[in-house]
Amino acid sequence: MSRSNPRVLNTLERAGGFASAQEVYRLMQREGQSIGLTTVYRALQSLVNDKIVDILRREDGEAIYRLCGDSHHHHLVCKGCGDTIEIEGGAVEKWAKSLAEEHGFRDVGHTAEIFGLCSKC
Amino acid sequence: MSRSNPRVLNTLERAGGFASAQEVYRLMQREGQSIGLTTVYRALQSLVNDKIVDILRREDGEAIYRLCGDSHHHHLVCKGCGDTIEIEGGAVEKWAKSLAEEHGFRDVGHTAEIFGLCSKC
DNA sequence: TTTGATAATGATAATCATTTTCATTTGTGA
DNA sequence: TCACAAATGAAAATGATTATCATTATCAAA
Repeated sequence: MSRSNPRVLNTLERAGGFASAQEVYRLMQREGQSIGLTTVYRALQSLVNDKIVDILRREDGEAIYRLCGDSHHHHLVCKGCGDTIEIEGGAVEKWAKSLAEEHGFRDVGHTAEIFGLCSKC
Repeated sequence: MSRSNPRVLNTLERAGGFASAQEVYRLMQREGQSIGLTTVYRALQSLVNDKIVDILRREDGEAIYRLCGDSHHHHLVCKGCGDTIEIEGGAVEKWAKSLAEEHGFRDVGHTAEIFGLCSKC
């Protein structure tokens, strides 16, 4: 029962591999594709199950879906102006991996974001 | 206009310094304290502004408030059974600090969570 | 003490993402 | 063609959060 609707996956790809369910839905609507919001949610959930996309959270709690295989990176976010800088997370990758192993976890992912005030704010 | 209601702060402390707004509210209700949900949200928001608490997100997107000054730690969460292990994040602290400095950020915080399947799941 | 301005409170309604329900449609094999 | 399971999507339900707005508490000045 793979509900990984290819049109949804395709839209997520074209959205830069990083979008919320609502955004994917609105984008497909705008393009004239006929699809229901429910199906978008189901397709994304299915893609998550199949480990084709990751799920993260925006600051306001909205879920955003990230295509796996996208170059994995983290964010440095300014609490003042909202500016976001993509950063590498080498140290974090190693940290997450070694700790997970240490506790016998498998199939491991992680999130890591840094926030503060940028020099302008 | 400090709305940092001391009863809310006190309740958050007694909840282990780590709870959602709804939980703080329910706890106060159960204890017979008379308070409105709105006030709980406002008080927590105010505490965030005053940098007395941090705000993070549960996996389901619900906001949880963490008392600053609590011994800072991270979580290793099992996606299967929800089990959570508190872990040290030395490597992450350094990573966050050095990257923030590098980009001229100040007043810096961070989140980092690891999730996977524990040995039982 | 009375008055008045201002801030705090909380019940209620509105918002918004997400999930559930359920009837309908589609695909597929017999 | 028929039957049946899977997929779809409209509409309603859910649940956290936020906005409204009338009421109440505070407190300084008259």
